[in-house]
Amino acid sequence: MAKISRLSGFPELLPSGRVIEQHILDTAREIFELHGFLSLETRAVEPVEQMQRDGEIDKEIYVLRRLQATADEADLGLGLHFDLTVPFARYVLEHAAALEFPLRRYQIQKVWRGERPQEGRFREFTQADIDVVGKDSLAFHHEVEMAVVMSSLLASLPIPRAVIQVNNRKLAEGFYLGVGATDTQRVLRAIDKLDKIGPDRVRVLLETEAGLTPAAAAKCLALAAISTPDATFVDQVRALDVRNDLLDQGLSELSAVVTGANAERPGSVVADLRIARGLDYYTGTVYETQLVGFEAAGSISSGGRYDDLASDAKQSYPGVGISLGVTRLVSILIAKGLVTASRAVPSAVLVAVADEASRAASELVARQLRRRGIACEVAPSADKFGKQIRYADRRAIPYVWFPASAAEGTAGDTVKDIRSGDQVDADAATWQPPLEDLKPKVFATADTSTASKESS
RNA sequence: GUGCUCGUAGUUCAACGGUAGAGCGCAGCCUUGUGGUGGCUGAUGUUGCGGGUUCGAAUCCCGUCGGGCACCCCA
Repeated sequence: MAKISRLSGFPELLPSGRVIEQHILDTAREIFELHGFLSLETRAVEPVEQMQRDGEIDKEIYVLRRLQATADEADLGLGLHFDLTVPFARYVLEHAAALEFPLRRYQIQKVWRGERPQEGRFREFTQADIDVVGKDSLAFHHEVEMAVVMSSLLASLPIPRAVIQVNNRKLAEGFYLGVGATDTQRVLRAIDKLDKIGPDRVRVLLETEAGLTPAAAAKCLALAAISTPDATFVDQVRALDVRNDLLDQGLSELSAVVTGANAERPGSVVADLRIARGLDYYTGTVYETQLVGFEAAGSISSGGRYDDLASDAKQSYPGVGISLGVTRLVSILIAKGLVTASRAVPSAVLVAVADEASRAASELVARQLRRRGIACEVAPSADKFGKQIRYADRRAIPYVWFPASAAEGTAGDTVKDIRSGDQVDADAATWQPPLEDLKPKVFATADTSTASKESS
């Protein structure tokens, strides 16, 4: 396990890890904006009752309280938000008059959940959400779009292949109703445990807690076993011989998402009828995402369609969204050694200092480089050049700049590529490093098949 | 919140109840103002914390705090 936290569940990255995280954040912003999503941020704090959409999640909310609160203000009724979707729904309702619909927004913020942390699960973590919210109605094609945008983002990152698994609440609920279930939420929660406890124990749950007949339970398990990379799941579901209008609607929606998304981004999406999602406000398409080869780490991106999350008496704002678990993804990449950063500092150049008397000359070089967008720093002390080179080497700064020195008798400046050892004459007004050296590069570690061995 | 497990140098880990050590890293020197490899030398610990048993505790016991894992739930 990578050592990334001292306070359990509140991760703090080392500089090399932060470079990786920042690359993901930058890429997310770029891809989201490329698809026309505007940026929003909501406050970190929400009224607790606003967030209580799901009974199970209540106990995970961190409550806000002043240290020296008096008795009458002891309970402010405020808590740190545990996701970005619910606060966004609140924001939409509050500012609806000033917003244009359909509203396409992305939101990258920290969220807090009071769970017991373990690998890939934190108490403080960053989510990168996109949502599209309509007024009164929201066109179905946005449910395809969410998968396409997220797939596009994941494909832009130096990470193992990711597959978005899609299911549909209407399909599942319609099917459950069709086999005689009365509490579809119970069935859903039982099915959600398939990965964890296996079909046999799920069958018991279905028959006892959800009250299904053995035949109905068997059909629900058969449904959950269906997974296809295309729309052929429809025939497999039909073969189970369950009739229900909601089911039919779900089938056509899910096949539209799978075929639509895969038409744009082949292989990005699979229909997986086992995907349930715990949150109960989803009403249509639901998404989960696994990193191929690292399925045990859990979903790195999830979301779904919701119709009633942002609604008041007069108006409803149905939406669909998907969220990238940035912190989880980064923790997997670091723990498994899947991604490497070329350097942890922004500097492309270290400007050496011959002696303290000539520091100004080195600062001038740095200014000239910075004026042209070349990140650089000046050596902290006028040590022997060997030490200054080592300073750069330790930080993987690729170039060391030696200003002309009267003491040395050198006529002009030189710059040394400390990886190759090549040292050439250079002019701070014109010298340019290769593009790939300008900024820290984040790239997939070459041999990812052996990387998993370094996981601990 | 429940259960299990682990806490020794910066780090990874040793040490039967009997003097706290090694690798890596770090610092210095060989190296003459240009590093990396190599050689030599050196520094660093309230053994998480508090109590108990014992002639003697890193080691055994109790408590506590912290880490990890599983349950729960989820990005």
